[in-house]
Amino acid sequence: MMETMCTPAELVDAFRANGLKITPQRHLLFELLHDNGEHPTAEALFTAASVRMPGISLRTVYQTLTDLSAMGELHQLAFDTGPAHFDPNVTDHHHVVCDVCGAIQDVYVDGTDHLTIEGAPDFRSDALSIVFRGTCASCAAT
Amino acid sequence: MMETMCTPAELVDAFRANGLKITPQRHLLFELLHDNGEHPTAEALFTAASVRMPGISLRTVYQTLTDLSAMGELHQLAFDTGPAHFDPNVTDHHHVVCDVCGAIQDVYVDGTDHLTIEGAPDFRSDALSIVFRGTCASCAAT
DNA sequence: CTCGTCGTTCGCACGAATTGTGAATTCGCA
DNA sequence: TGCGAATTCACAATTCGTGCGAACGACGAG
Repeated sequence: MMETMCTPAELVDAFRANGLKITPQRHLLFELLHDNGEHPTAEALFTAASVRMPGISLRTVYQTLTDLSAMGELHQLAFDTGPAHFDPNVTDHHHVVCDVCGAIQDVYVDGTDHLTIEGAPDFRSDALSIVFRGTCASCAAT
Repeated sequence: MMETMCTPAELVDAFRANGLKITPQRHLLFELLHDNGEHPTAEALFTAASVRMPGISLRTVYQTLTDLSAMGELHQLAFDTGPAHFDPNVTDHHHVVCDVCGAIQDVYVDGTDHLTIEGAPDFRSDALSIVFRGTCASCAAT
């Protein structure tokens, strides 16, 4: 299985490399994000973090998520209105979103190299994000 | 040139068909949206509407945009944090977003039929949205 | 190990974007 | 024209996120 999420140790190194310090709060968040495919919101991470570290501030969660985003170790996702979702998977991938239950899932998409754009001459595309909306397997089963 | 935006007259019919009334405020917004490729925010539409109808309420703009979205005559776009953008083009298309100037442009994409999804078995995809991020022609020219 | 220096935490207040509420108004059918 | 239901709009509330600053704590130098 491909390694997709940064390990806490790697994030520690990345923070140190940027002159940032390692605090227990940050380390806890690194652990909560590691191999986390749930695309949590800041609130969700705050709730999870509060279990193991009561008193941690929502402000600190936002701060750390912002720092991780700034150094490219985390992607911030805005599918619609509502809170942002955070994705520790920084490999080249895309998302499916279930319109019924709202679940977000990482997917790998083949064929993107053959997409052709009509209507924006001379636009230099650096990145591509694809979102599939529909119904997930478990919601379709009901 | 393909007709991509609903005409005010069509929107009037759509509203009537749904039991909604036609007010001067709504009619003005229909006109402002017709053939509008600027992907305006609610605030931008409010500003534009205020020129021709001083006193119109931002609340009414939101209300009308929500109604249009609900009946599928308008798409609501959330590219990142910040205000939602509204797209009166309801044909099957996608978007390019310039990271420099923030401009949003409609594009038509070929090859989407050949995309294959790995990682979400049995997900039934109803809709697809693709966003290309990069640099637009005019920003690249600087 | 101790110290001093920044970076960090976190409560609070603020800000932006959007929605709830309800009284006054107005559309549109009869 | 008149009635009833939909609409407008000001105001307040909500949601999500950020600015600020005092107290705290990580960590390299000595």
